[in-house]
Amino acid sequence: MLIKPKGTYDLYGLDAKLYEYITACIQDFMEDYHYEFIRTPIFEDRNLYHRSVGDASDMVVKETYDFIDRGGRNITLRPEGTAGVVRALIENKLYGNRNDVLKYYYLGTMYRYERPQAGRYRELTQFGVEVFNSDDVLIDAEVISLGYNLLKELGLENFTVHLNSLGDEKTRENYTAALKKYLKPHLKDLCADCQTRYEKNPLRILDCKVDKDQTIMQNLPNILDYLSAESKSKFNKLKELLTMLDVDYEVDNHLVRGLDYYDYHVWEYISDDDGLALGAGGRYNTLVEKLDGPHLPAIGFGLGLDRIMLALKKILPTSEIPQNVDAYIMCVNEEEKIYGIKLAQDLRLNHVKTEINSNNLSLKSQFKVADSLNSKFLLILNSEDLKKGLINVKDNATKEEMKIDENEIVDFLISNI
RNA sequence: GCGGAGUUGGUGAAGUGGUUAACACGGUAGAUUGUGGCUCUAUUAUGCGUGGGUUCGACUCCCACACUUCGCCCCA
Repeated sequence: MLIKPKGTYDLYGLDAKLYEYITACIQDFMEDYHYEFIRTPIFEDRNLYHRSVGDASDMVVKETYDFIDRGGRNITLRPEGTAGVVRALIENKLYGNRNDVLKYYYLGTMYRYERPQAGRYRELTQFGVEVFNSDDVLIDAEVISLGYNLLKELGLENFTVHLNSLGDEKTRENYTAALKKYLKPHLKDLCADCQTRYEKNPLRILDCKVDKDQTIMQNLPNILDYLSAESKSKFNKLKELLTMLDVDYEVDNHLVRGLDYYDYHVWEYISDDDGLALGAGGRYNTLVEKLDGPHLPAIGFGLGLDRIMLALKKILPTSEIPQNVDAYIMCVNEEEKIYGIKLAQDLRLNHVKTEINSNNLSLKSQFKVADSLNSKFLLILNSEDLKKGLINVKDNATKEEMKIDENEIVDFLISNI
């Protein structure tokens, strides 16, 4: 038997309904915030990710789906959304009017070659927001609260925004140096992973789960002490704004992000139940330049839709989402069926949600199907009545039966559903 | 890439080295000769993740692989 590739999933039934609900909700929500939808390719030139996400990140080094196409091009299936949007911004010169603050959102699948777990797939679905051309802290507050409010709007309650500031490049250099200096004498007490991180990516030692309870870790230098006066005042302003916007946040000076391009404010939406990140983001004021664009400050975040679905399923009532139609057309012989399929089309084109027997079922079975669909009306076709231009209609709530003229059936149903 | 647990019909699942793989839900047909939802009856896995091996005989024991799941790494 053929089976789906590891780490992928099929969406159907209740899960598909949930997905439809989430995407519809997102579209409405983003319209109110006046963000534009942007769609970029699912595969891009491999270099895009090496230059944006960074060669130090495992995501690029060993988790991408890479292939060489028939024309010899080095292609990578996108592992995240930001790089593609930035590339599109630069290539299409969307920044043409330098006064515009550009606000985009995307929704689509990403690909990472990693070990699947619950809510974590090789083909994952992400929603994300990117805003360009404003370094105003008001935008930071808008973007962070947007994600917060969207998660609330979707029905999630138990999550918190974890917030930190990484400052500019200089700040991080200074801080990294201080961190290494502090840790050097304690190196042998850290876990094996952290000893590697010490050389490769020292900042990531901050969110190590193994060593976090050690006293060395409690007394680490605080990155917030290394911020410039300007960064510090921006961070304070941001916190004030978030409080005013009723965003439930907490400062977490151990929060660092795995992707190279982040600077200044970074944050994660963390589920209180399992500590999993539902989404995360940050400012990236230098990425556009690094990818050969103009100097354009930017900020954005991504939400993991798979994890959101998982969290939503836990809190949503487990009862089945009821199927329902307005009318079910019952027919047995050939003449009734042919009449039925035309009637079904007329009703459907008039927005009457209609289903029809199309499977040689006995009349008894058709009643069962109509019940399982919670059909409001049963249209029980029979050849004798059809000859007189009449349709036998049964109101499935009152069980009342009536004969309606075929010329009036559409109007009758429209006014009674 | 590393470690733990699992994989039996459409679904939830029980089970034993030896002829017909329990039970329940769901499906189909009939009792009800074109008006159902209750009840009753019949029927519903030539197969127990895939491929090897041990054995007279394996769904049951052994090995490998695949997939699922939990954790690590990493990340949303």
